[in-house]
Amino acid sequence: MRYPPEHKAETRRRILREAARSFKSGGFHSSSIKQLMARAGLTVGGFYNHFSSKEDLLHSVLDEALDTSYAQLTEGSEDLSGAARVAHIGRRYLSRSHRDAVAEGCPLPSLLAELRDQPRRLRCLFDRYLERFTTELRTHLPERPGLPAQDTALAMAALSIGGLILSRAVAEPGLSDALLSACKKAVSKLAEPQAKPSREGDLPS
Amino acid sequence: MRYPPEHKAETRRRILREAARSFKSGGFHSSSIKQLMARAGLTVGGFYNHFSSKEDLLHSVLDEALDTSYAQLTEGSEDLSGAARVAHIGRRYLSRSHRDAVAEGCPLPSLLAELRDQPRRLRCLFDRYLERFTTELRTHLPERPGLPAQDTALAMAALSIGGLILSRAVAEPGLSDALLSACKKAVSKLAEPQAKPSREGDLPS
DNA sequence: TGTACATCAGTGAACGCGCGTTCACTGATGTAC
DNA sequence: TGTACATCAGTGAACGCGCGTTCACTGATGTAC
Repeated sequence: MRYPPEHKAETRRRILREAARSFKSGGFHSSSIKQLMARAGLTVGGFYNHFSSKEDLLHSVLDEALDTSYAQLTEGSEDLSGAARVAHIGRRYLSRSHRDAVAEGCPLPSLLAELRDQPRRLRCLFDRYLERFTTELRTHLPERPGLPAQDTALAMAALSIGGLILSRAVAEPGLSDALLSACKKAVSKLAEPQAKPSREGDLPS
Repeated sequence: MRYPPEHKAETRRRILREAARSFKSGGFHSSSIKQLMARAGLTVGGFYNHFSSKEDLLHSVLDEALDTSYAQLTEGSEDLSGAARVAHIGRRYLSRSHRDAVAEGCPLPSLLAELRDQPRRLRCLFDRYLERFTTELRTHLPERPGLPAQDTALAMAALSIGGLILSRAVAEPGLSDALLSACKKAVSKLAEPQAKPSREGDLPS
């Protein structure tokens, strides 16, 4: 069955899509190639026509999913800037729909802890993503004494990813919602223009 | 070999200790009972004298490790209160030594993502821990309009756990250190007494 | 004090199972003539 | 236009392996007499 030239590429895309869903849903180790190939309408053996190993698949999935997730994240905030833009991104990431759509959203909450034990090559992907994210975000964040915009951006990444992980792990729906809401407020607090402790005696600039 | 009555309890403690180390190092799914029993100086079969299943072990490990971690976390901050206490706890949690001592520290960065797929009984353990943590912490946090102390406490949990996960996943040591440092600053920022945006026109209370 | 016995923590082989990967094979298609 | 052939995406059985769990067994110890 020699298919037209674009056929293989389309199959690869289908495998990638199902792999991303599977990795996001159950993590890397708990996902099986056989199952994810079946979900893509294929059998195990064919997998190695497209990827050299399960790890190779993870690399491709991460590479693509981070791009996709980044695009989804910033979508609709093009016209905003400053604190409004940051708050918009935070609201999107820490939304209940993102929390509930485990298989569709950002791959990091599910994969980050497992990334720790992956080869350097894979972790570098995340480094680059994080640097891209903070570089973009910092231009919309205030420079504060003791808390530069770059640091605020890094902390916001930790706060958002951590918040999503926590909200998914918790058993009580009310606590889960409270976590999301609290993290969103904290994101806004960190993004708000120059503020100062009222007891320090500084004057507003 | 009928041992003295305290012998079994001591063996159980040894298994729990090695299980905690193993779960923290490699996560739940990637840890094997055979290996962790070997590290405790025992063989597989004996495991079921102490625990009814691997999941039962996870329950016991989490229950104990959360207590231990909480004690370690707050240790040394008894004499502090308010922002100083909160910052002290954050500095401890987000320290480089905690990041590097994967097998010894808080179990949450390694296990939280996997907790999502565990039975409710297990996730409730985390709920209770989180509630205990925030209840304790909120008494040392400022009440702010739009950001109650309880919300700040929840956000700080997300920020701290997320920050540790990120700092462990990243490939570049410099970026990892920058993450820890940024999150510590953000914790302090969130903990600092009543501050207000300078452009809102509010007066200090 | 000495001996027979019951207990039960711990052993290690065996169970069925699913994993990642390999490989000989299939057969629909594009190409060469 | 018709036919023989090469290609190669996809198949599915087989590989060795490690998993969680079970179970018949061992043997050091405390207890009963």
